[in-house]
Amino acid sequence: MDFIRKIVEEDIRNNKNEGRVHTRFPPEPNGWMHIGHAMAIYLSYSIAQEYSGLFNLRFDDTDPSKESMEYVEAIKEDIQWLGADWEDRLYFASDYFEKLYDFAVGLIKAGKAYVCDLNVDEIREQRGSLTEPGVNSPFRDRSVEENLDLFKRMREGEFEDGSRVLRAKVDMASPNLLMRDPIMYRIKRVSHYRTGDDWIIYPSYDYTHGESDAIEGITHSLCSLEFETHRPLYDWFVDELLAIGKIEHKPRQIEFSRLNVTYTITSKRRLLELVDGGYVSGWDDPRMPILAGLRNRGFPASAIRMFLGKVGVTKRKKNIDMGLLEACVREELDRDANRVMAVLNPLTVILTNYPEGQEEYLEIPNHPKDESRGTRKVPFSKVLLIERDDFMEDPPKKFYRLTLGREVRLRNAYFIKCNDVVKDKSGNIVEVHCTYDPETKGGSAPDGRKVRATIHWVSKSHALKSEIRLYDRLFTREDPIGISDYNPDSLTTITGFVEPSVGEAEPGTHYQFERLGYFFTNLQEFSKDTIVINRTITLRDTWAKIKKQHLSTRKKGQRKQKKKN
RNA sequence: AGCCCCAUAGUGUAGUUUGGUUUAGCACCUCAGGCUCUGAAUCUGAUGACUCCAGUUCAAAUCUGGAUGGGGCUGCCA
Repeated sequence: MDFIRKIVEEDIRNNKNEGRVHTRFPPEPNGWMHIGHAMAIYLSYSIAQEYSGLFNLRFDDTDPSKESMEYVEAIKEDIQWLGADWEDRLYFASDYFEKLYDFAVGLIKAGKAYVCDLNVDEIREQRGSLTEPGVNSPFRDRSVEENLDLFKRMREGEFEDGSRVLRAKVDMASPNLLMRDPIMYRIKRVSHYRTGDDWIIYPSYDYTHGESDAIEGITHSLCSLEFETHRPLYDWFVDELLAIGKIEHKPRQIEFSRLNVTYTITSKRRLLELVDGGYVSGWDDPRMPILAGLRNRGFPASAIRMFLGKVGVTKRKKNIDMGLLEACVREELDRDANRVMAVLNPLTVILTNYPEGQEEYLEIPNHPKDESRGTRKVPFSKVLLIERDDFMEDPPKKFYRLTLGREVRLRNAYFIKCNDVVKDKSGNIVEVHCTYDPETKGGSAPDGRKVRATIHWVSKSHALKSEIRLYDRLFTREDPIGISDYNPDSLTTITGFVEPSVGEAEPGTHYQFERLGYFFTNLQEFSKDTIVINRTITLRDTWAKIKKQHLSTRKKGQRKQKKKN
């Protein structure tokens, strides 16, 4: 059990908050949710679930300059997709503006806040530094009446943007810079996407966040480590407001470390460069570490949840293997994806002893480990397509697949034996001629003879031509900086041939293309007539490893040879 | 430089609160092998860690102090 759950359990045991558990996720609607946010969302949601508590979604929309309703809708969709449910508790900090204003007035009356006429630069100068204390603002000791009057006039629009702010009167000598009379309100003549032009002063994050939590009765306010230094300020506001009776509940902020994944960046600025530079099709490109991107790629939400569960919750800096996320995706899809056959890089196979013009429909199980998923009919005929990689004229030692004179199995069909290779003028193999053994229908020989390999196939005349988008990792480096580490091979679009049953699928269907990987019918572009399919992820490929090892040992051998010479 | 946070195999994490029951557990990765109508899945096995120093104690990954290493903090962003 992680440290946050331990705190929650102890609070329940002590009957703190009357034993209630209430969490929230507080995004600012100014950008796309990424895999890191998924952790925050799912942690808060699942803790509420586990302890029979409640989970709120609250948009922290206190800076109108970059927020919009489009982001609100997109974020809601992402959270829903992830499986976190806020039920009817959708809130906006902007709904609390009037209340927050009233709280601020209370703080002024209590002598805990003042209007400061210093400009941005002056405030920065007077804040001091990491080692030196700040100096008090000359406006720090204004009378309550003057502060009240000025604050009211700030709201009414009497002053220019940036000319005055409301500050909390905390401690200009605090070693925590955030406690040096932080800004509570600034004047900003910008229309808000929800409150329009009702306000020209907007509350800051530090002032808004804990108060919104208190208003909603949040018990455990979970956030990432960068807010750790904000906690004393969070507590200060809550305590002062508690003292003057403006609120009656004290939430507790707890910080955990952010999620970083190898081969990935979540920096908005750097991701934007990829979008702007046309390296990806948009923020929701299937290669992006953005939730909408992962969804388009075909990563199941359940895999992301599993991943999050395995990663855990601590305060240590994390750097998690992309391989772990990929392993989760494979695990979920292995269980959930129906199997079909598709050929991505075709080579024509002619069954010389199969009757011309004949076709038959083979009944093939949709999932080898799950009979309840039923079967489908797959057409078989004289002319087939197999994967070009599955035939080698001059095979290396451990290559078990088709080659001249060798017998292999066509998956769920017949044994075939290769007798002949047909080449064009430049020596490229254009087709291979095989004979099939009618006795081996279904895939096994009555005489008990074995084959070493099984390869997949489609019937050439029945197969559906389709656009296949082969996605790979966005970056070439484990710790990418940005555009300079862009993987040019992260997307390859090819024409592939899929068995006819795929044409009947809905957009957003997961498949395993046997021996190739997990694929996903494109959510936006797939239809019966234009088949567009994303490769979500390849299968684990031990053969590729063997090949690599061979290559490297051969190179080493060559080097040794050279040395001898 | 001041303040705050963190420290277990390649990676992530359990164990630390309440010291012994741990030859430090699990997962991913890696390697070897078994099985196989997917070179997939699955199964078996292997390699591999308590940052350091000092103290307390019969006993320290666990408690104390210090050091070292890593991270955060000087927006009228969140």
